[in-house]
Amino acid sequence: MIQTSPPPPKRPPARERILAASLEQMRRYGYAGTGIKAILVAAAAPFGSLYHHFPGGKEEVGAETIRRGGVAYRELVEAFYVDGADLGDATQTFFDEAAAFVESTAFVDACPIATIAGEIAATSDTMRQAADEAFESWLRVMERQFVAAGIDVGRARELSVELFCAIEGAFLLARTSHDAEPIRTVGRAVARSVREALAGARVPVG
Amino acid sequence: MIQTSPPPPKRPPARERILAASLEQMRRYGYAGTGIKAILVAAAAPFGSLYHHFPGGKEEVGAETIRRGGVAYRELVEAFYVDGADLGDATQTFFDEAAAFVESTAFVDACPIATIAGEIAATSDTMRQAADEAFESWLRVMERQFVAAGIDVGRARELSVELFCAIEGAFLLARTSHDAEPIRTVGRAVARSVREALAGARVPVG
DNA sequence: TACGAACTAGATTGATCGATCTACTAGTTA
DNA sequence: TAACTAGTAGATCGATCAATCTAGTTCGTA
Repeated sequence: MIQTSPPPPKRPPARERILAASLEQMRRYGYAGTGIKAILVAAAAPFGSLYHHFPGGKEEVGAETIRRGGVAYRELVEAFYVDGADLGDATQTFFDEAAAFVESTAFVDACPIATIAGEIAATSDTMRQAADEAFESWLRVMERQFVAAGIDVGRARELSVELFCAIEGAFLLARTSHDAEPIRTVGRAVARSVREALAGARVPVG
Repeated sequence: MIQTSPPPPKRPPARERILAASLEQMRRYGYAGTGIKAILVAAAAPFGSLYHHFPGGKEEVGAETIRRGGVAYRELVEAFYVDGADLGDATQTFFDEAAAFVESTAFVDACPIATIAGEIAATSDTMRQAADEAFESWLRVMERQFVAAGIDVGRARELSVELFCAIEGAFLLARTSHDAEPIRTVGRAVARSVREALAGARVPVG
């Protein structure tokens, strides 16, 4: 028997492993608090591979890490804000599950990229832009659903911004206070705002 | 003429200078991204002084830095939320002036301790607790004024949490997007919530 | 099969890191 | 004035840092 196709790889390629490890490290310890060596140890990858795949060095790894984390969270947001969903309930559920998640990680993990973003906002324009784009992509997901539900474009944007700011602020407070209640608190407030906006929209579709 | 009291010091003592420099450095570059040497250069202070005044080392400097930044911002919050102030207007003004401030620093500075707090939340319990206490002190300022205006204690707490989360989330978004509008957006939303809570409270005093 | 490109591997480099250390200065008190 | 304490000054230390480098392996193509 001749094996004509190679067996599936036992593990992801080094580049993927590096990014996954980088995200785990940087979300908790920040950009400057994460060393290249720690990433490589976690990724089981060599120094040469990192600089081969990311010739821009640590900053390039950081920017890709932000993009990767941003895409993952956008997909999470999309899982709550599905087409046709009750947006008030979706919002409530989103915050309640965020609270449960933060608790389940013993208040270590919350937003995958906020810690990095806050840290590099003043020092790396490459990474700042990656974070800006990631956040914007989340806002767009929510905004699109609000508009589809009949809320006017301006109000949809405002709601999305309010929701984003609420969750990010609550993550910070939950992580420092070791209490997930602030996330639930702002979740109720935002869900109420969403429901009010929907009621004011008077959706003409059934 | 005998001078019986010493002349006022030309500059603050080293300990003060170190903390002031530390706050400036850490608020922008984060804890791990700020080196001891950079603090000392900015403070015009020697290595020996730092470890003399802060035998716990960098972590102790970080914790004191958080406390110092926390007190300064609490005083700023108190300047807006004065006794007897119209709390809806105070809230609106607070956010609008926060937006103007962030703009005036070219989106470099926002909250003095959020960047540090997010970074060390998972790695230093000493500093996490300092941040927790700082944030709690801000919440208390707002909560006290809401209660004094007749809002029930539970709702006052919620409002304070909503306000805190809104401003912190908006700071993050403003710094990454280089746009202060999100601060104004959430300011309008929170001011509206405050006004609604006040209207619902039906303050019996004139 | 040979060659080139892509990728892996990990040692090495000069710089920076936080902390320790020795020595000195200044201020206070008996 | 001498002794002590508080504080300043900055060199030094071992460890870690990001990046470079050399060498080897793997893969794809002609």
